[in-house]
Amino acid sequence: MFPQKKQGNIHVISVKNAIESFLREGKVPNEMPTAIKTAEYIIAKYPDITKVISKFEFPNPDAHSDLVLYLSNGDKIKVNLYKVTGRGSIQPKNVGAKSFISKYFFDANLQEKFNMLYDKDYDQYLSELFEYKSGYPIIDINKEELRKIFPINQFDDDINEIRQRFLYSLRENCFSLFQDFCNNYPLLIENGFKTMLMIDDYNIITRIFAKNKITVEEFNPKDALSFKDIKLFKTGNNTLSILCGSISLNLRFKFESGPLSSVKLAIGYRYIRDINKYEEVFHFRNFRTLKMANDILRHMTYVKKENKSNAIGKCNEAFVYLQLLEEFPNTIQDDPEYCLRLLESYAPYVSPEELHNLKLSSVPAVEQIKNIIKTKYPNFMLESVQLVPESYVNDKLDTADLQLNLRYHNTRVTEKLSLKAISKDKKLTLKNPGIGTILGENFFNISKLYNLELNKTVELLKGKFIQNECTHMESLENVSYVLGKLLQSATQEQLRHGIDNIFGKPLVIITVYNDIKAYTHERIPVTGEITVIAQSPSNTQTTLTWENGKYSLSLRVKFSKGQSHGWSSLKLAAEQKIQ
DNA sequence: CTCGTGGGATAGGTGGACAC
DNA sequence: GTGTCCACCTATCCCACGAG
Repeated sequence: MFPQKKQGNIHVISVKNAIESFLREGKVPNEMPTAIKTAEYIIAKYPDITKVISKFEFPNPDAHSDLVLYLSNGDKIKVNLYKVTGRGSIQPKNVGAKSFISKYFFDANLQEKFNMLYDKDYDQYLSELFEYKSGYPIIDINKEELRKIFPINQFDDDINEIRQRFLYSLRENCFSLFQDFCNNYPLLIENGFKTMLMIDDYNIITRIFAKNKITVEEFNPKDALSFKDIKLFKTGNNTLSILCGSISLNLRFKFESGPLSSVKLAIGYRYIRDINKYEEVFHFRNFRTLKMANDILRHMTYVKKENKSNAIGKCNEAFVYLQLLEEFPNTIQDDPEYCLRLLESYAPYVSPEELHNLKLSSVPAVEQIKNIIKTKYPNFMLESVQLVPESYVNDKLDTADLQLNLRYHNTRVTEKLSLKAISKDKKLTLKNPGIGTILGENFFNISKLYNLELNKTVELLKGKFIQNECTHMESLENVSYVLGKLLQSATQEQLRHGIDNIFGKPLVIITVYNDIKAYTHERIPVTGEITVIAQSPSNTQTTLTWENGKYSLSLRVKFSKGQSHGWSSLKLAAEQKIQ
């Protein structure tokens, strides 16, 4: 079997030879049947060829089209040749990740933006590889260094996970950049689209089937194009799709070969003869997801588990997602599998009646989502939805669970939502930061000295506790006292920063599943003077209030495990009353 | 009702040129 | 000499469908 590239090159030379001997000698040439059929096809279309040259007559063949036909009327026709087995689709181009935007979409600026994000993700990728191989973390390592220490040549299961995270993140970055790009420069999108699909060239696909059956066809998506409407959506883990008219261009991020090879994009396309049918495809897919979700729920058996709170959260995500599909049957699912996997893994740990309540509650939850979006963007269209896998998110403060990609007039916007489920109407836990991080840069960002003081207090108490010199409760109260004192000496800016980050970025939809109710909690920027009330409302809590007590947030110090475990690490419950 | 098969969708992989 | 980019094609999984 010939390696792929050689096979393509031989095809080009054979076709050229076949055309020449048809022209010169007027008889069937001594070439492969695929080349003869292809030559016949080309000559039938262009009977008056005077000369044909191939790309191998140039010093850099890859920069030229496979063949150039010279016609007797002086025209020059550029030809691209493809030979594939069976019905497979061709891959028109294959471009480098760090140059495709500037080269094909003519936006050097955007390329630079993308590359910055790329570099950040790539650093993360390399350090994850290093940690996997060595067992300990590293801050900064480049590819050469890593290659010297660990010449990693192949993907294995663990590296695949790291790779998927990386490629996923590239795709996400690309998607959000391209959303703005589509809004602002649709013409550039159009250009890139045309070059990538070679619509100004004469493209010939030769197919070879079983029993040496050969067909020849043209690839010319020109008629399918209409740039009046560009749709942007994601496919699977690492593909970005741009739909124009009835043809979609797929940009798939992938590695050249091994884990330390370069990253490129494989270009693909999908030709849709009937655009209405295309929507039906998504409609049908959504219908199937809903059906499969029901099947999963019907066939599973309840497994009692001590701590089901994680499972409840995941099931809530899945149900809200499914309810969205129910109400927006034409929307595009970026990943139809993820939601089903969530249900499969977590639904068994939730009791049947709680599951039932969660499901019923997804209706008011979606009602809330619709309301909040409607007030922001009247007449919106939900183009695609996505449940965000949490391990894939780089920004630890970005706790969005659900991403909605909307179309508002002719603008594409993304709204991120965080979904929370609680059994009864009560206090809501926003986050659970560790005691070691609460004063760090992710939250209040107070000086290292203060952080040290807090940690020292914790260490001291841990020692005392182990010596039986103080109780659980006393430890908590003590830490809370110190935390309160430290926060009281923080600046307003630091307090604001901390509260902002505890609230997080997105909108929160709170489902009170035992009451079949849902609330929207939109984050309002913190304004006015923030007051720190130490040891309130109890000795283990510190409360921050602002706007004369209209809003408040309390930080409760607690152990990460139960009392039966003795001393366990300390964390905070950042809690807020629901209004 | 089972089993093979064709097609769609996705993923994987290689050779060559060139810039640094 | 290595990384990057470009061109090109195969492999595999999944599923509907029809023959036996």
